Amino acid sequence: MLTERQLLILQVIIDDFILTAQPVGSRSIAKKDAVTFSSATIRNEMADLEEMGYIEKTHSSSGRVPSEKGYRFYVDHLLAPLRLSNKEIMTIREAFDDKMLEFERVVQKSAGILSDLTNYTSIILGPEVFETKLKQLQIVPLNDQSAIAILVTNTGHVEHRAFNVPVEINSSNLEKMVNILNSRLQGVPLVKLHEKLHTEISDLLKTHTDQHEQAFSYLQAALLDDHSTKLYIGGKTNILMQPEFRDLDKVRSLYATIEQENDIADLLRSGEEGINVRIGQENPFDAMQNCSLITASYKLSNNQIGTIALLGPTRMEYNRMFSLMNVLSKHMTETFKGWY
Amino acid sequence: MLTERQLLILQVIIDDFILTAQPVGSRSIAKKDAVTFSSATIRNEMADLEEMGYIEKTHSSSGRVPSEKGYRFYVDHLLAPLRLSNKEIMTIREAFDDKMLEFERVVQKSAGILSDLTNYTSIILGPEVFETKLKQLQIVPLNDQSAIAILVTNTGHVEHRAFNVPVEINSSNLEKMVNILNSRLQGVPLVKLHEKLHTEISDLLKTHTDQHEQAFSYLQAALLDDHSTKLYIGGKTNILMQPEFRDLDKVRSLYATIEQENDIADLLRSGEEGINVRIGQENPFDAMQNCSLITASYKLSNNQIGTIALLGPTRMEYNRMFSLMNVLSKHMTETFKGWY
DNA sequence: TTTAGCACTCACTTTCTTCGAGTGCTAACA
DNA sequence: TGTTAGCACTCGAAGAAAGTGAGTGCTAAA
Repeated sequence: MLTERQLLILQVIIDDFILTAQPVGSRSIAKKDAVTFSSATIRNEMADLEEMGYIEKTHSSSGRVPSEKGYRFYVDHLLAPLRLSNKEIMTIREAFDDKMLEFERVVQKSAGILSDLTNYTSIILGPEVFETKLKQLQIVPLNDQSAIAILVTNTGHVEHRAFNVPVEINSSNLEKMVNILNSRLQGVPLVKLHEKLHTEISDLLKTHTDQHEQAFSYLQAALLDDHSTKLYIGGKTNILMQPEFRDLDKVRSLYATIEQENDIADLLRSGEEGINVRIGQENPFDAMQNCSLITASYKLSNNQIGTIALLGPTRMEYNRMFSLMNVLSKHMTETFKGWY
Repeated sequence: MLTERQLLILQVIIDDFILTAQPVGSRSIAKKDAVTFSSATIRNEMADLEEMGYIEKTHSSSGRVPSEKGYRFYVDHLLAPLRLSNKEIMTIREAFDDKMLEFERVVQKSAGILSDLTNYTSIILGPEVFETKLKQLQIVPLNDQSAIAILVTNTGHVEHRAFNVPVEINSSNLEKMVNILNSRLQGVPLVKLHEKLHTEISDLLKTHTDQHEQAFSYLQAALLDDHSTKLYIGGKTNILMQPEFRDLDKVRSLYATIEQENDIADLLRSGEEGINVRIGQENPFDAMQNCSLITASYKLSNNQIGTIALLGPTRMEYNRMFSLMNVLSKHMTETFKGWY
């Protein structure tokens, strides 16, 4: 168990290191007002803290640097919740002031705010799709050969896809088809669209339209694209600002990792409700060994859960980040409340 | 005027430097098969070429490096059109094989290909919007309070915007409105929508629907967003691969420049039809002083013109780039042919 | 238990050296 | 007259040597 004094010293070391990115020496700790004992005492305590694994030296005569265990302890026990500055609060409030009614917009904007306020990289994961249901299908003919299929979901999400209309299909046939599809598919979850199309609708279409084969396959191609959950990333280039990423190779491999959207999405999904932190090695990817990932969940009205995340070096301003993400996720949840 | 031999030497220097990014010395030039004279002769010729401003030294005893004037001359007079490799040709062809029918898709994909094949950053500018006309409006009610307005243009572009439906407006009113709007606005250029709404439609709506004011302002907000031309950027992180961007500050300022989308769009627009190159100082932005920007135009069926561009260091593989962009812009033009 | 004092360590910086690729110039050669 | 061999010279890059200072651990005294 750590003594009061050790806690204090650990706190000072981590706070200082987060601020300066420089190893912290005993003398500079002794200078703090809150610290009443001498540098020699601090050295002794630091030796103990190091033995317990909370801090490390970069070389034998260097100051101390928090270890991952140290950060973990800091996050779990030492975090003093920080009051956000007025400016920060205002920025967020203003952003949510102009009533946004589309999920994408809200999320885009949130990602932007988050990365701007933090100088880290923000990643936002939309909610799972399986609850999303088809609201309406529309087909807008552009000309003789092509038309646009538009799909609207109950969440207000719009997808569209242009497709070729084979000459054999006339517009009345097309209209019929859309009517049938709408009457039968409204309310069907997107993920089940494919199945449903195959089992039920196929027959129905056959009886009502000529050239069902063609029409069917074209529509299918147009509508069954991928409805996979999207990742919204903001401030990708903020990574370059961090001194721990002076090394271009590291930047490159981190970028490569981030570009594996599916893996990242899985990672974000794997957090529990509320705020989570993954520090260094706790992250599954090699390129993220020097990074921390903070995730927070937000809720949609149907109790589905999405995730916002911040990616930065392990030396992160955890307390400010916690407050920010808390406020932001609350704003998001609030915004989405009663939407569908 | 340059002699044959000087041309050869200049060519070798630039080709070599483009390949290796290292200053080129007289000995390494003398080793080339095409070069039959000694390094001393080459040194004399190089002194002349330097005097004329085509090449430079990085320091008093270094090999030579092409100057911007050198690159300009190279691009204007020495460029041997390169046959693309089969792999490159196949990559492009395959990408365009699966019939894409949406502008965005084609452009996205093109930007992706271009940056992947080149390791530079690709930027694609859509065509001007003033020819784009409204094809159809649709309103899909989501629930009592909100609905989605969908706007389809003759180019197959789809925009949508959710908006609040005030309780006073019932769905039959909404429907009426949409009908009126559609009948009067079809074929109207997007840029004139605003004006038209004000002058003609406003009155019409008044006579046909109650609560016209409300409805009107809501729809307006929903539909008249910004239809500005979008920029599609691919391979932004490729910049990090180039040895001339080892310096993070340069990268940062270049990124900052690229993020000024309007400026970049203007820059792309300013090129003439066909392929253009801007080398170093020929670019208007400070951060692009060490960069070259190659632009090429593609055509839409209505003879509107869009631009694809490649951003890289002045030490660019110009000949390969020219061939690639030629092929790509042709593919794009071909794809768009007869679309609307 | 705390602290002053001191020897020691080691990254960083600066200075100096060495090395070699490359130059320009000169003189001889075809 | 144009070309080339030869040679002294330049200068960056890489490495070695020396100095600096922030930091440590240990010891002994308060």
